Amino acid sequence: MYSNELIKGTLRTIILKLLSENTRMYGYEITQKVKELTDDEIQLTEGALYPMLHKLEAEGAVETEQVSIGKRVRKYYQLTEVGKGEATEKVNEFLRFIDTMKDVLNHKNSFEPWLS
Amino acid sequence: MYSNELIKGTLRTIILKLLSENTRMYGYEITQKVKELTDDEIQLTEGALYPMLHKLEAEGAVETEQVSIGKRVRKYYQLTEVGKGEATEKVNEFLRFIDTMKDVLNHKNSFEPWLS
DNA sequence: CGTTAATACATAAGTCTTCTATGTATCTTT
DNA sequence: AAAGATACATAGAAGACTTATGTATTAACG
Repeated sequence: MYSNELIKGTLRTIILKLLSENTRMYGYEITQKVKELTDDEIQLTEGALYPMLHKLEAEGAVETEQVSIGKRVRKYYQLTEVGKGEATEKVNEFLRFIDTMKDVLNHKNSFEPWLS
Repeated sequence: MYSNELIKGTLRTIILKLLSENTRMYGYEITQKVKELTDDEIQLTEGALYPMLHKLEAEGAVETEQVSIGKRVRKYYQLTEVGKGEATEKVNEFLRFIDTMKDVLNHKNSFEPWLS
């Protein structure tokens, strides 16, 4: 697992990306898919996930559909057209961001032997 | 510029990395270096930077030295041995993290034509 | 058959990080 | 002379996430 602060700010991007690859997903399914894709290194907490899903719905990025599975109700989320646009945007922004960060983290600052 | 939430959680890593490449740096210099390295795409705010520098000092990751430049006092920061260790750790963790994120963001989920 | 683990949703309170705004002061450029 | 850059600092507010808690169903295990 990564330290928490690293994952911050990526939740929305992760959700939008997964929903853009699947016609519809429900909350718990998203947590499991992320666990699987990241080999248990990123585990979304429910306290973060559900509020974000509700927020995306309020913003009109996703639409929901409730499906009864036996006596349980499962809430499926799928992207709206707006959400699809945002998904592409967010993913591209993040990929650009990691390139920028690599410029910082891989950069060897000028070697200045005359200073030592 | 990137949306703010993306940059969150990277401040500590950025500072530690820059300090690991330079024997010493002062706050304002760090902001300028980051601007330069990222082609203005990441601009550290002072309200985040200075508290973080003070925190790193309190934790013993950096030591400070005040230098008078004319009538102005400039505060230089440099890594302690502890800080050097943390710098390496944090940078490696972040590089690993972006590989993990790529697994999520570049992943094509299984194509399931039988569902449509 | 009863308990534990997994599935599945949800929210409230608290924490931590960062942003915005503000303040002070010096130095440089126009 | 004024504006912009250099250089530090902190307080209050905002926002995202964590931890904790709650409810309920279903599956698995001993």
